[in-house]
Amino acid sequence: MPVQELPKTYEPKAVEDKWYSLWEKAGLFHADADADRRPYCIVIPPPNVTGSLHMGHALNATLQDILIRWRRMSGDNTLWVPGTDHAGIATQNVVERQLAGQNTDRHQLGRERFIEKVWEWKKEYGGKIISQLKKLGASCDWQRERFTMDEGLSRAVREVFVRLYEEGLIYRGERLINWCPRCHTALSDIEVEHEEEKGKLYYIAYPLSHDANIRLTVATTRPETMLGDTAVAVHPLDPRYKDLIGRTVSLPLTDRKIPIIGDSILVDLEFGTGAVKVTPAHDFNDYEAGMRQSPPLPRIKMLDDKGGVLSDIPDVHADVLKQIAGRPAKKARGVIAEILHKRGLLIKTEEHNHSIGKCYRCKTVVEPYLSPQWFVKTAPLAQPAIEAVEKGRITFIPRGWENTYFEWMRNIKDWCISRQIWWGHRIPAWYCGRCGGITVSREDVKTCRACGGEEVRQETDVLDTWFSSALWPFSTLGWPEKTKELALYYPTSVLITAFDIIFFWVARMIMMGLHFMGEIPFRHVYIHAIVRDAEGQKMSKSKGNVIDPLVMIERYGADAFRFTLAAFAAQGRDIKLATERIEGYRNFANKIWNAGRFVFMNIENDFSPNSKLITPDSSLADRWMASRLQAAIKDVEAALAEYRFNDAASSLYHFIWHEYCDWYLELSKPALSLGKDAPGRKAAQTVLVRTLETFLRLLHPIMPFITEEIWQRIPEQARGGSGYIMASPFPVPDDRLIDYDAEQDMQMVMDAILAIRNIRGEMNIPPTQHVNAIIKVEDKKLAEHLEQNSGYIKTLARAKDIRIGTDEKKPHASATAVIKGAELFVPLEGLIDLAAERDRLRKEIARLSKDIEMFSKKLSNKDFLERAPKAVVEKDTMKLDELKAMREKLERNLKMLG
RNA sequence: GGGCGAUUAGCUCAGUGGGAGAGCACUGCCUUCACACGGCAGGGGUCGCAGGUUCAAACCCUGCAUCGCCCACCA
Repeated sequence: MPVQELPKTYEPKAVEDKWYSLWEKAGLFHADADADRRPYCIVIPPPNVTGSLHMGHALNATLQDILIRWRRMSGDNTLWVPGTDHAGIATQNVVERQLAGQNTDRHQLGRERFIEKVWEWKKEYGGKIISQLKKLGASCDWQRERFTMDEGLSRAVREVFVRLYEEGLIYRGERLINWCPRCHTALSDIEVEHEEEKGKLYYIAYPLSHDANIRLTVATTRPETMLGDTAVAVHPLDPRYKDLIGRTVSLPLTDRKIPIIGDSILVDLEFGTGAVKVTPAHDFNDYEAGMRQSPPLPRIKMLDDKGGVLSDIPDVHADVLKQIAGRPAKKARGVIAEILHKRGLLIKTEEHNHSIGKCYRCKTVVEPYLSPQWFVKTAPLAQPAIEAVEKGRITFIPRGWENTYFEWMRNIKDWCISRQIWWGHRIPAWYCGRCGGITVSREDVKTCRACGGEEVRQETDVLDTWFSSALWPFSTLGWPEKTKELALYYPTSVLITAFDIIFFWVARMIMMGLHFMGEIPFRHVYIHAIVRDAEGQKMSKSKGNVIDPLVMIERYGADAFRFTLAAFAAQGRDIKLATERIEGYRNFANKIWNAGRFVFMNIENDFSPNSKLITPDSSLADRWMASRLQAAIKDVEAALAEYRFNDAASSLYHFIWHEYCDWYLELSKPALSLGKDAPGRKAAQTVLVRTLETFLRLLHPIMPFITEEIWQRIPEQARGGSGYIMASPFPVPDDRLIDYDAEQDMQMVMDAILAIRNIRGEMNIPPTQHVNAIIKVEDKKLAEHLEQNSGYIKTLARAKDIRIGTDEKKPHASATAVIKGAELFVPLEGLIDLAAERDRLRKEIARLSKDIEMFSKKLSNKDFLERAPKAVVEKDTMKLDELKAMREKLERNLKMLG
């Protein structure tokens, strides 16, 4: 397309899909495990198959893609392993809802048929998030895409389970666990979210067995659970009650006599009445207290697995049971309170806030529930995992998260890994119907290992979803097979994730990786923020505040969206995303696009640049630009190496917009308008096109699409090849091009230009109106230098005539500016309103006086002069002199204006 | 109860001991031949509050306030 026909605004939609499919077809995402280059590997935190791309995924994937693209261009053998998680409970819930819509449920279908249904669902909808990642530009190796329930990973899961079992690190036992009555399954501790809720504290009288006139008052938030009480606890040192220890109370509404026990851990002397009802089957603290007694307290279950009151609780009066059997606990609470009230046993109630545990998947209130479950014994696994971080073999970025990690790991509890659902890795354990023995095996078994009996039935529970995710860094690379991928890419280079799954996932990967691979799973853990909306609210469908990444990509382009996320990555915890910000970076993309158009308009289609970026024909501006480019390369490289994504983004933004576009494109115009064969023109064209080409490569990791689109339009000779920018080398700074003299000289010219522009702006001189300028310089060398480059000043400051010399005089009625080593005058007569200018000067002088006073004070401080570093004192002294000089000049100015 | 983080311009946020910054928004001038998704210039801040350390504090220390998050068994 001829340059003239390139649209004036960049249109992302027209190019993004095109380049993505070309890259993919060219195999640029695929890693070659045989290649002999430094490996660099990231495994994606596998999104749930049920998920669709939200802001968190977008940020997460963008940061990974930036690193992967950067390392790939830098020559590493990069592998980014993608995949999805089967998300046990979440996925089962989704499919169950679907079934409900068809007026059926999983029990009608049966286990096998239901699992088939889930697989069908996965086949139809599970790929959604993958295609969305592609929209974002993610350069994952799709040929290596994995799923936590695919064949290889399932084998890894069984291998790990069996080995841990054989090592005694997995055990089965009846314990009090968190139970979601709605999902109908056990949950691990961290799958329970606690929320503060308003409730009531009920004071209930328990009559002593030997004398019903003496009543012990207990306080509870859950009076209904008294039906499962098997003791009342008091503090052993409590003078009010200590003599009662060993006696019994008659539990109201039942025929049960329960002991009064002493327990200093359970009972807080300050709280309530100092007497606590103990319900070991329905409360974690009570369970522990029960275990502390010898013999342990009996556990009486009073709720079923749906959270309803049992109809056959031992000892409970039939008339009471009749009123509450089968009703949910919360309903039963009111009924029991009412009955107690009628019988005069409810002393009082108080308002009371307490935290309630809820299922992290469905927000249903969880119940402590006594049931047989499988557990991982975590303490022996945690120890090496703690050491790996302590000794710095694994580093968290930012470092502060290591404390969070240590805190949890040092207090880790055994991990309940069994779930009473159907979708997931079924636990590879078989129970013998004859001898009751358990056979745990890698292969399905037909006979009991203990007695040889053939009545074996496999455990119906499946494993916690996070069990398989814990193996992700090595299972995706082929473990337990000894694959070349595993040998090459493990340990992976970095894990990019959000803080909310440090416990769920990061910690467990470290434990499993160390245990099964004998090596850390990743060297760095980069923890990024959680994305919230502009008000700082967590995005959720119910609040209607969800910003859909795909809508943003559609509206502003994937590049602008990615750049925004990179620019926001600095925040440790939260990102409050504002769409205006994305719009700003959409404008940035457009700016780049038009810089490209400008370059193409000013070079020939077959343009071939000078072999050296800088030649004797190069101008000051050329040398300045070449030098600044090296600085930009260094900045971006350093920022990426330290995961300072926002710094990389802002360096690029500033360099491209404010140095290349604002200054260099303007500075190059005079040279470009020289004759076709002028060497100065060719030199400028060379810098123009090669700087463009270089910063496109520098920007590619963050903005892959627009950089490829523009790069492909650069003449082949100027970009050194016909391939893809994605596969071209990342820029390397060339120290020989760093030219501090040029930077300093250019700064002088820029200062002069800025000074004149400033005067024009202040005086409201319209852009079409040319001005004259007189520059009085300190020495001849400066005069020469400025004279040589006065063309820049004329063009960029719209000056018609410039006089430069050591003995120039300030003309009557002119504005003054002070620049380093020179004074600059712009005659104002005939251009502006002189009276208004006088006012302005007076204001300016007042402001300067204030600053001067401040600096003088500082510089007359003896301590400061003695103890501050010399450079600081010098700098401040110079600053003060400058300020004073400026004030003097303004004062003279004012006089001259009359 | 323990811990972590935040508090800087109207908004969203960078900035960890020596000149208060960016983007957006705002004001003025300009459709000048890359770009009005633009150019040039400008206004705007007691860096949450109070102490302390220091020659020097947005930055270090102490306390407080407000907001947010995480962990924990207060019935």
